[in-house]
Amino acid sequence: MTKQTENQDFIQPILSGPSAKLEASLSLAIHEHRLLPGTKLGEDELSDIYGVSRTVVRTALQSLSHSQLVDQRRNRGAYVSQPTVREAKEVFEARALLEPRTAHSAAERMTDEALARLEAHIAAEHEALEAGEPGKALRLSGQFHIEISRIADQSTIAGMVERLVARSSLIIAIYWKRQSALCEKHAHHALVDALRRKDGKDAEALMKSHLIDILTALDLREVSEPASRLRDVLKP
Amino acid sequence: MTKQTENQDFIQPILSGPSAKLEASLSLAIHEHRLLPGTKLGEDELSDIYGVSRTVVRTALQSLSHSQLVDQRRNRGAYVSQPTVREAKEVFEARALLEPRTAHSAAERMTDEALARLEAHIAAEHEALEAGEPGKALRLSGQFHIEISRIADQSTIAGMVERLVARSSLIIAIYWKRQSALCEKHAHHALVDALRRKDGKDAEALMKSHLIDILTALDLREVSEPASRLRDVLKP
DNA sequence: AGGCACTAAATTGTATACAATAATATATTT
DNA sequence: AAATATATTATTGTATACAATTTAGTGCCT
Repeated sequence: MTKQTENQDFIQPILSGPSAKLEASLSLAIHEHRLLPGTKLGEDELSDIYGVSRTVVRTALQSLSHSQLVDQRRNRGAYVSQPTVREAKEVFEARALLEPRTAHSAAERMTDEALARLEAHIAAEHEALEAGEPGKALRLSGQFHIEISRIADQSTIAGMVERLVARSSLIIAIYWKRQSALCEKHAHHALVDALRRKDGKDAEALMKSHLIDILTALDLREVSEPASRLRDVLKP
Repeated sequence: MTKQTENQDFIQPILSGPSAKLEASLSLAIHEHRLLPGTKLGEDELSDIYGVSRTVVRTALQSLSHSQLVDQRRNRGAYVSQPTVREAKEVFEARALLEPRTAHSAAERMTDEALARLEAHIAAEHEALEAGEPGKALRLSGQFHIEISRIADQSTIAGMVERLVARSSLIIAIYWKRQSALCEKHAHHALVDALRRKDGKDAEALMKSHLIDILTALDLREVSEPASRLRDVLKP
């Protein structure tokens, strides 16, 4: 029953073959916070682990780099991206621009089948949380947003939302406040209710405030990077 | 004076080195309609022309594939993308969602320096049109939109607009009506006026109607693909 | 002559080898 | 002993070689 919600297939697949598998595997690990921002993704290491040549590793890393999940620096290697405070704000600005209107459209196009998918998503999310798998729960909660944009039947916008949700996962990994519990359950439930009623206005408003809630739960105070500032502080 | 408007640098560069050069060169050719949708981009051919190995050609093609300017099909090669009617509509839906609000923000953040850049752009665009270089003019007119989103100081959104503008160039190559003259000059001028006055409301409205104008100048009636339908038509 | 099967050529996918660059360790000097 | 310079090692970038797949060409059969 959760079979549908398990496989996270991309909206517009670019890669195929072994590099696609590797990309999906890395993407999953990043989304579930098993690979944290800043982690080095060495080419030889990955080719050893997955039993493929560096050629396919490189292809996968490039793809992740385009999704902005990975940061590639010439002659220096690939690292899981560390979005800055500025980038974090920008990502949620973009989401605020896209997702509420998209939720509105989704409400108008709602079908029984789509509703079932969303409810299965919420159930799986809840299940993962109960089972003590917060990483999986977080990934599913991101997929919930993507699912809504899919229902709106605008694959271009859905693709953009997918990218933004992916980056949001990195942002949450870095900036999430410990004290505020990740309680998207109610917000997502309310959204599904509005969608079920095909109440576009309500869905739009709920999505808008939901995104603000997430943003509010982040600690986005500017922090000086450890390495660079130390010298300035100690010099005089 | 047009030096600034000549180099089309990307908002978030992924590639570097020779593959970046090749990507830029191909991207430019596609934007200027020297490479038309459907054109095959053979790896050996490109590696011959540019004097680099297939490795770097592949890297560049993958990058273009992520920008959706190129369509890569496994074991079959890379082709300049041919957006469908559906995709064309989606791209302009997305632009309608992003660009008017972005123009509004741009108006509020307008500086003298930014204004000068925009006016230089329009001048270069006009110049290219006079010089009988419609491809170049089209590319510059696309860059004008990207420039506005840059002024809004939201690089994430600017990146999305960049991708959408790129796809729009393909869409125009396929679906532009011959009869309607590509006369963005007035629209762009009006936009700059509004921005100069820091009139966000007006800039937003102008951008909105400008995008509708472009969409209206497209012939998006569903057309059967030549190869596949022929058989159905001739059979009975 | 038209359609089918098989063979040969061309093209893409993957692995490996070599080159260039960056990181690290060692030696040398002050 | 600290700092710089040099040599070594590790890692990434690029080119090439081989494998797999698709496309085309040829001959055969109905």
